[in-house]
Amino acid sequence: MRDGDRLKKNRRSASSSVARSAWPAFLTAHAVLVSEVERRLKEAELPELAWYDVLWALERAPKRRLRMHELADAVVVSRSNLTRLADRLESNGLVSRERCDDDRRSSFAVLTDAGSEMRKRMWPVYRAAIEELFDDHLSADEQASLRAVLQRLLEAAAKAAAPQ
Amino acid sequence: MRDGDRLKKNRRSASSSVARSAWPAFLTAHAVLVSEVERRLKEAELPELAWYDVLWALERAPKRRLRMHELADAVVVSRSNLTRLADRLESNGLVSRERCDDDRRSSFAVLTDAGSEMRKRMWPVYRAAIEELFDDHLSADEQASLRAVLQRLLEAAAKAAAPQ
DNA sequence: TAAGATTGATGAGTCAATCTTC
DNA sequence: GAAGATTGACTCATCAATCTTA
Repeated sequence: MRDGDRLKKNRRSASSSVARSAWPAFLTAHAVLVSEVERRLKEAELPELAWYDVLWALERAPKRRLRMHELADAVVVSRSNLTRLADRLESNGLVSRERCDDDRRSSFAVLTDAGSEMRKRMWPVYRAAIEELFDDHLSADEQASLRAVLQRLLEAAAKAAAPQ
Repeated sequence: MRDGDRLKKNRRSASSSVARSAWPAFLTAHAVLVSEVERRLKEAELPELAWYDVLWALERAPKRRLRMHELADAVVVSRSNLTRLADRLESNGLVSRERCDDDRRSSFAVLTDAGSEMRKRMWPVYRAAIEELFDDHLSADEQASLRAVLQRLLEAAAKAAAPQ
């Protein structure tokens, strides 16, 4: 059997003081959904999700470029990891680097046309997966309240992580 | 909740955009929350979250043991990755392996006393993080409906991933 | 001295191939 | 042949140290 066949079950069943917490379900749902999305991208011979994130962040940015640390924040990835990720994207021609004139310590990651094309090729597959695995099972109300809840958690975490 | 929210009911994100989808927030929230949990475990000089998952799965299991493939399903990890993970746990004395008599292809991962101790040391730190980052920001109702939603997604994904 | 980014070394994850047992 | 688990080779992630510019 290949390792691709996996992540299909949920055996979590909380049993103590977090018995009513949605946290275990949150972790499991994320793992299962993301791995299924990744499976579909791979099946379509497309790059992984992290690449999409970077390409999309650059696409939205002014002049299709971001400083490396801005990009790292945008895609929620560590600095050194992003350097390596950008290396791979660059060697595949999807991103290029440019010097930053006002602050020469910094460098820009710039989306290339090929990068933009790749994102457009990935999107239908990614969108279909999101719809089929996520959106189709939630009402508009549920989407809205889920977003609100997640947003709240995100803001709280930002405070908790950087108190000073 | 505002009254306007009640008017837009039952609208599945029918044809179009994922503009209202909670999916991006779902990905970001997971990344931020998990990395903060990992940061706290590391700060307390404790093993990473994946270790906790394995130790806890074994703790709950009959005779504190599971076959490798059962364990892989329980913690939502690929087979070969679990072999490596179990290797590390074993070399740290937290888990041991035993032959399985009824099916000698299979092997058990068994929780050691040291493993049980380690889980007990991790739990207060982990629990505090879950509470502070997650539970404290959700009402009981929100926890319940969040769990229900995530559970639904999980079941749908199981079907989508294994259609036959 | 600190911020921005990168690198080298090392640890962890993944895929395909393998071994054993059913 | 197929299931259960592991291994080898490779890719990717992470940490501390480094280089450059502010």
